[in-house]
Amino acid sequence: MWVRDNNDMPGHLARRFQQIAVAVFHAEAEAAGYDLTPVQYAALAAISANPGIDQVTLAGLIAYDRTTITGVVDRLAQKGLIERQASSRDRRARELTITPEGSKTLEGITPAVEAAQQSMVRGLTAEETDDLMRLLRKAIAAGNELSRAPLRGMPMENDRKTS
Amino acid sequence: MWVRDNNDMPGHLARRFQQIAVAVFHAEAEAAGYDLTPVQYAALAAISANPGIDQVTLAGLIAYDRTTITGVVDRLAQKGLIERQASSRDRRARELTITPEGSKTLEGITPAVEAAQQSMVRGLTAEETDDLMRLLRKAIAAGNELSRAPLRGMPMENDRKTS
DNA sequence: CAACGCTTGACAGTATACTGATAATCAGCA
DNA sequence: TGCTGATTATCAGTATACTGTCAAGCGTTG
Repeated sequence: MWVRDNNDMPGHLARRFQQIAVAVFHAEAEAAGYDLTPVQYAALAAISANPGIDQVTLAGLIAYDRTTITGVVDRLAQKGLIERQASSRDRRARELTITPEGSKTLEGITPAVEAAQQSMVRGLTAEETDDLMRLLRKAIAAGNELSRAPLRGMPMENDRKTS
Repeated sequence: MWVRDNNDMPGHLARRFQQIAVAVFHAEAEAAGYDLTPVQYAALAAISANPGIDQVTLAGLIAYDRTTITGVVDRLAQKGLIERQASSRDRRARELTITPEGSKTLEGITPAVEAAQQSMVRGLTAEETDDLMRLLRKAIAAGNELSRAPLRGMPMENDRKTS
């Protein structure tokens, strides 16, 4: 029976590339003296850029599942990097804000994150890296709605007030 | 503080693309009436192509961690798709073989797997898909040793005997 | 042969991801 | 106002992945 070789399967290559990306991130972060996962870093950065954001909106910004974000936020809060407090406007929602220590961590780990992004494409030229990112963005855009955790932009401020 | 946009981060794009790839696989497999994960499929196919393979070699063939493969093999065996029996030559090793039902499943699910591979790059032309796979292969080759579960080829038969 | 290092498989513990369900709450509408 | 449907956060359960550790078995070497 004929089967496509693993190396011709986009799915296998996707898994493999992600596997390496995570390993590289961990290595760089640890070398810099930080104990943050790639997932936690993305969440922390998004909270820093959007103070008071609720969990569902945060999940949409970085394309996490809403059940996954619960654990990620838990761990960030436990490390003292963020704070979670009930919203006054909507008692269901928790407003997330970064703490001073969170800001310090975010700033300190940024060079390591940058190094990781470059390390995971070490085999490619700058031009090839641009091509790869362009193709990935295009494929992802076409498949965005296929996963349970699609990427969502920030809702317009006007929408919140008006609607 | 400046931070790279998510869409410029290879790591974020890698995670996102893999997320979509897994979702597409599940959707196609379920639509075809099968309950196999992408990881289980790859393991089953590799066992089918290499009867009597041990778990460590199998893990190397598909780039899984050796602790991850334990659970995958457990679930495949529990579903009756493979068999695990002690090796006569090396009592540490378990020889893995596919069962008739496993072969039937593998054959039956193949069209769905093929459909999934095409669906996850639905936004790209055939040429772009080739480019994407080429770039991924190149990046992966350069980073292969960076993860705990690098890809390993089958050991040469001669090596086993001679060594 | 006996001691050593290495390999194979497995386990505990942690961290994503997802499915499906639920309580609490909100918002629109009869 | 009271009902209904949607939304927010959470939980239970399953499946990757990885860290670190361990017992059993293998092979080489002194």
